[in-house]
Amino acid sequence: MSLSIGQLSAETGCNIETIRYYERIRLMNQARRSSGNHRIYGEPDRRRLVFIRRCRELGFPVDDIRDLLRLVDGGAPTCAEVKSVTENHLAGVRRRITDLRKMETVLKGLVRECSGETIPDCPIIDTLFKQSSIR
Amino acid sequence: MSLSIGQLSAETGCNIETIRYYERIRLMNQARRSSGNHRIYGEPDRRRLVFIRRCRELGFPVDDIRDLLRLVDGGAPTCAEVKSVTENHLAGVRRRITDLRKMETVLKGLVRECSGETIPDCPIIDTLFKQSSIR
DNA sequence: CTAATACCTGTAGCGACCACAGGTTCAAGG
DNA sequence: CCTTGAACCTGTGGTCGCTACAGGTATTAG
Repeated sequence: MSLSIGQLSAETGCNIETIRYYERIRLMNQARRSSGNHRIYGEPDRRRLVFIRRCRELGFPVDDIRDLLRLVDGGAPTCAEVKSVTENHLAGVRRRITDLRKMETVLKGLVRECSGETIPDCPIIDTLFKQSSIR
Repeated sequence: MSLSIGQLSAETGCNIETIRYYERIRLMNQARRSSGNHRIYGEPDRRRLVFIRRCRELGFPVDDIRDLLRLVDGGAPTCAEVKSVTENHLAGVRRRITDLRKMETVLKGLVRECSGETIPDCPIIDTLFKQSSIR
């Protein structure tokens, strides 16, 4: 039972151009081809693509996914490595949340100080002209 | 009292290449030039660059900054518009925080389920093979 | 006057795609 | 069997906000 790239796209929700892109950067294996050079996919390809999309949804960068796939492909004693990749990524996600929360706090403050009326000195603009201090 | 690009960079903490980039994309005005074609900056340029960097620290995209600068340059009745740009950006930041928190929750779950020992079926990998559901 | 440093322009790369253009193949209907 | 239109192919260029060269010119300190 085989799939065209369009069918694979429909089943996984992954853009066709993106599937070809994944092949180019070697996340997906080189697809089998029909006599007329169209890509043909099987169930293992579908599973692999779902895996990749799921990782991307969780924000794993492509290099991490490559590592994870290598471990998956390799088979055996990999659980600790998988966990470590995941933990590192989690730490990164937490850093980004922290950064964004700092931004949120400052922006909230700016909006609160500003009446929105047309007054000569806008407190938002005034504050933005003052040199940093976020970190 | 004028500054070379290197001095401006040192004073603002903004990379030299980035300053030239801002000029290219018209965030910064075309700089005055010395006889030997070196850029010369004045105090208004310094203030403008500080403003830009501050906005970037707060995550404003360049197009927003362009809007804000236009309002600043324009002068008068702009406070409501400034507030609206800021509020829109704040909403975007909050969306990103929400997304990242969802990721964090799932990743935390993955890490918790995995002992890190070398067992045949890694729970992280197993879960990643299952089709999404984040949204 | 020389040497070191600072500056100049222009181009290419990053990550993770998306969107063409211009050509080929496939599948269904007549 | 033939036509038509959809689906596919490759290759390239754009996105965003920088950063990093390469290869050349200007300035400045000694």
